[in-house]
Amino acid sequence: MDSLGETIRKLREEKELPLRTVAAFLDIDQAILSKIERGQRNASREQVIKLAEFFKIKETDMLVSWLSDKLVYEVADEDVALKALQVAEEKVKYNKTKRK
Amino acid sequence: MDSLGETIRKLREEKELPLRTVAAFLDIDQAILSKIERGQRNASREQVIKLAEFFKIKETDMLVSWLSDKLVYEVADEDVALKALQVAEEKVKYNKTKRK
DNA sequence: TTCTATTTTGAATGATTTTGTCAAAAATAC
DNA sequence: GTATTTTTGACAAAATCATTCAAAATAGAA
Repeated sequence: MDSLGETIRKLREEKELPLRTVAAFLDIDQAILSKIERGQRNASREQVIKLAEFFKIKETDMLVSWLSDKLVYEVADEDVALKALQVAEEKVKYNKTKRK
Repeated sequence: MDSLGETIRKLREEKELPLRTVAAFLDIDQAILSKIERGQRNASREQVIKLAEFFKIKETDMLVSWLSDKLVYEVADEDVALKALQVAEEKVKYNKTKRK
């Protein structure tokens, strides 16, 4: 149940790379990457895609991890978090059938 | 599968009230309420709570409707929308058990 | 149709949030 | 100890979001 940040930190440490190297590939300051890894900042969609490329992870897997993190953040400290997620699922399913 | 906006519009029209009346209760411009009802703007948490009070709807029900709308908006036009919602659910459940 | 009330729209403004840069401090490795 | 890496926070720029306001559009009544 890792967040995107935890995932990429593990990947980076496995390869024993400094923040600098990955940050350079993403074309961002290493401070930002540090914050992303530790969940203090959100990665952008483009950054997620580049991270998938860099670490050779399936792009959709990365995107799911990233999007779900954002959703968790959005419902954090709401009592109705779970219920809202379930209703949102229903709505998305419903919209899919509705859309011609 | 109504959005919050559709719900409160129906409630308001049932009672045959103008935007003005409800907007006054919420202490906002009627233009904003019009946009909220039509999904062009997001209501704030406080506005949702006042709406529940005004229409005598259970507050948590209103909050679920509102939060789930926001979630749907967040994942809109992502292919991985459903998957992300499901993973987010897992994460929320997991965090619940983890938190002492 | 005209008159009136209501609703919607969009431009302008302000506030808030996000995003990134930078340098110094802290931590870690050597 | 020094060197390297990581973290932190202050700051600025950019983007996003909320709100106000007035005019335009719509709907309903007479």
